[in-house]
Amino acid sequence: MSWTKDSGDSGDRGPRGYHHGNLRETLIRAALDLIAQKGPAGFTFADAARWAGVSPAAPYRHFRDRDDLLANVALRGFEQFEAALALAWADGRPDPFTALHRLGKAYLAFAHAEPAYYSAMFEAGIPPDSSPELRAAGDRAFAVLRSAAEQLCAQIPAKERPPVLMLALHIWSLAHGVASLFGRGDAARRTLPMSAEELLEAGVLVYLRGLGVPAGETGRRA
Amino acid sequence: MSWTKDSGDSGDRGPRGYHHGNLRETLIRAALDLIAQKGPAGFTFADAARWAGVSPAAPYRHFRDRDDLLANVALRGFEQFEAALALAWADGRPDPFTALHRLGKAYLAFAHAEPAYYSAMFEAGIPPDSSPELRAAGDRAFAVLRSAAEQLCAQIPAKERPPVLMLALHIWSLAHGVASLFGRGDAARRTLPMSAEELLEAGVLVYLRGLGVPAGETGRRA
DNA sequence: TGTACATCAGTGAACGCGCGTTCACTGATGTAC
DNA sequence: TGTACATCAGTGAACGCGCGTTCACTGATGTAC
Repeated sequence: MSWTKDSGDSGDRGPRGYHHGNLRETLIRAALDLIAQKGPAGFTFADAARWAGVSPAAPYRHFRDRDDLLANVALRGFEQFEAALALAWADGRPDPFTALHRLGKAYLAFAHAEPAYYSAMFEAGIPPDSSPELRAAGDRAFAVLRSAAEQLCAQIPAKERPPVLMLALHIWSLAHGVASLFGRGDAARRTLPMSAEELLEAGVLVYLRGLGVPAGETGRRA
Repeated sequence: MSWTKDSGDSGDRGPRGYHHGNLRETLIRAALDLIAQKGPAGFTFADAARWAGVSPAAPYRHFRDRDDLLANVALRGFEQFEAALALAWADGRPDPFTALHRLGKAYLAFAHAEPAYYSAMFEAGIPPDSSPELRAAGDRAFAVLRSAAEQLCAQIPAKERPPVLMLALHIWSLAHGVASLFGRGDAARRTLPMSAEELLEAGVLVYLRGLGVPAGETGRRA
């Protein structure tokens, strides 16, 4: 059967006969693929069905409508994003600065490698609290940044210590700004005389210095 | 004539008779209005015509297609953005710090007051160099940030002075990050325990301190 | 182990709708003389 | 100042198309006994 065909990565469409067996998954992949090709606006419910090799009515067994599908793509995106960030942060080992460095790179790598996820998460116009699950998944991803901010804060003498939340939001904003202006993997990327990674890395270093984070430890990455 | 009028948003459709007289303008306003309501994906060429009170064929006299119209909206957006930023920056008077403070507020104010422009400019998926005019307009807007960065750099002792471009890009990234995550005027905004202005302001201050900008002058805004 | 039945996850045909686009047209405006 | 003509900027009808959605249906799977 033809839906075995492949997008480069799966085998997860291995159905036999009448039942697809994994249509929900496949539709999410379809949406990703189509978003990557044409932007979040550029795919339709019918498109996704066609991509999955299934009748146009089939998706309704799994998603209420196009927005529901999109929201699920975003949800999935946040989960993967969280996993990638958590892996990179690794609880701040061996030290918070090395770990933060990895975290920043992981942030940009995700935006670059998965522009479809990234734009579903942040640019498709899905309100972050359109569903509790979506909101929760977004919060969990942010929690990784927040716990990084906590450990960083702990390096700063108590009396000069800034609010953790503020630090986390600044890092998120900077990373998001760099990612969405210069780091995306699609045509809307602006070009630069340096890499997005370098830009973000340098920005974070300056910012941390401004915060009074002991400079010594960060030296080795200069 | 009534269509001369601007953003208050209604009286500008006052054609008399057969010729509309200002259809190009009106279609751009229509697009803005519709984007504001339903996002950049949520409007159609026919919609815009209807909004303008004109037959569905009329827009073709002014724009090749929907994307052409969108690109013109973005172009217009960059022009207004540049004007707003330049006004706020005011050549760095009375001093670069005060002016930078105003610049940041103006950036966010624009994103908040004109989410439709902002998303056409940065999120609609129009490649920045889809036309030379668009690219040029974007560059002119960025030039304001860049000249702010220049004056800021001049405050720093020559031997520690960072590259101007880098400084400008950091400020842009941070501002864009804050604006698009927390500062937009529509439903996709994430809520915060502080204002977007405060967040950006604080971030820029920390960043400048990290750069070694003489701290004294910035004190009065703390 | 076999059979009956409920449920799940698809089909495929059909529909109404609005979109993008084209066409020949026409009313209004500007310009030459 | 008046008239003829060219050009501009709209009309409105028409078209083919693909989308979203619904419906009664049916093949496959799981479960009770």
